[in-house]
Amino acid sequence: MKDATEVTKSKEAKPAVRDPEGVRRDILTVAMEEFSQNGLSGARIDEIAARTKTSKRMIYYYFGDKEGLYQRVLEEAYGKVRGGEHDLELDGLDPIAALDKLCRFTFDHHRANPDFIRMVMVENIHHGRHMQMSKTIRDLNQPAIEELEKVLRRGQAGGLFREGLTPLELHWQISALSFFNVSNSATFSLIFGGDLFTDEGQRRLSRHAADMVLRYVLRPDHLGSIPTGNS
Amino acid sequence: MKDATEVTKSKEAKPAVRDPEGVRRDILTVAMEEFSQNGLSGARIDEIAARTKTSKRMIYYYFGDKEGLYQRVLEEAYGKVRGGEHDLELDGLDPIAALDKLCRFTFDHHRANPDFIRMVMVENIHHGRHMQMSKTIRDLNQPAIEELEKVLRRGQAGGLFREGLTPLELHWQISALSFFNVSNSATFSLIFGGDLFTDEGQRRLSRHAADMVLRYVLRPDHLGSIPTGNS
DNA sequence: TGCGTTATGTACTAATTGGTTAATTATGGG
DNA sequence: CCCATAATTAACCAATTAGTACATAACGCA
Repeated sequence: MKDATEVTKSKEAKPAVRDPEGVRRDILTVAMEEFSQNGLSGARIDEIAARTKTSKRMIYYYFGDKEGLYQRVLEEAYGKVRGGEHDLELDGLDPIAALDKLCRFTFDHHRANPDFIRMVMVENIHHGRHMQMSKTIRDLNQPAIEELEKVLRRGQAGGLFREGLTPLELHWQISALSFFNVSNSATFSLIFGGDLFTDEGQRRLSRHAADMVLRYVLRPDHLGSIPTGNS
Repeated sequence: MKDATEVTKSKEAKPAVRDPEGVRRDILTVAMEEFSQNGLSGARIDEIAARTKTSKRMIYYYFGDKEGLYQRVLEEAYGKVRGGEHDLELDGLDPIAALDKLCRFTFDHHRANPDFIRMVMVENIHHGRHMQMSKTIRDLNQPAIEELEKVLRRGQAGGLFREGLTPLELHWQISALSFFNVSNSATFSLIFGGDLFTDEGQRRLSRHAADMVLRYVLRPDHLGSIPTGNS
């Protein structure tokens, strides 16, 4: 059972006896789990080291100190969930369908990446102190706004969407619904029961979140065009 | 400057030389700041003790251990923000105005209590592990749902609101918008700039959040009745 | 006024934990 | 084949930090 996960047999790329990049990735992967699970101060370097194929010394060799590792993990987290929006090819869809698709994608994508969500939660607890420098992260989120802006413009040009809407605020709203769903599921379900977090409940929430955004955006005379959600 | 905050002069209730309840409250207050600022594992008992008028020994005397203190602080946080909804006297308003008021209240209330928000964030990082027992917390949130349910029923009875809406889901949506606004302000403003978090930006968000909920709830033929928001 | 109980101050400890020192081995270029 | 450099190992350390032992002082009640 233990040998099943060994990479010994792979001779395709790495010599196995020394594999710096593999070690780096190994550390990052384990560290992401540890940090997202326990926070910055809750995470234990020894624990990370133990669950790695390598040793504690290597962590410091590659990442300097705990904060350095945390920062790289944070960047990694943002990087892992980037893009996606662009692959949706929203341009091919009518604005309503496009916005609907974008909302559902965002909702589901957040849901599929709880580790990322937790890293962002942790970082917010720290007032975003470790993000101030990394320009990388800033750049990664720009596409989301741009896609949204294009859809919005098209919808407004076609007389479907209301005027006076801004992409940033809309992104904020979509993010709020999608993020909260994951970030607060523990306390929310403890207080109100877990009905909203079953598969069926989540499907409903996803549909209704998109529904909410569309009803917010659409001109009243086009409310009839809202997708049913059973697609 | 230091004497200004002393309670020495008050002879109304407590003897000042020994004041168990005051000491308890002092500890809880400081601990709330420390925990909400640094999380459970990031918080330092010594730091809490130092910023208290009393000593570390007292913390253990009254709260047993770190987790015990954290748990009491968490309960305290929920208790401090409870109620409120009931004082809004929504029954006296028409359903649309009532829902609008409830949304804005929730939004502003969250915004006014960042320490509470942060405690909930921290607790979610810990998967709500420390909340499982305290029935108190569960009870505190029931009123919010009940108020919402009453408004919803009235709106539906009057043919203003759509059918098929549930109070719980609506509460989830309102909470999501209100909570995210505070919880993620650090990372969000670092990525997208602080425009949404100026006084003016927050007024707009509050208005638009309520707007969003109303547009979601209202039957299309009543969308004209949405409050302007300049009340 | 005496006395059990509650509250508090001082000093200490045991364990955890982030980080390091120094020696060793592989690697790849000349 | 040699050697500078990158990668890795193993043992070690100093500081932090949650938690305690013990003595003692105030309280309130009889």
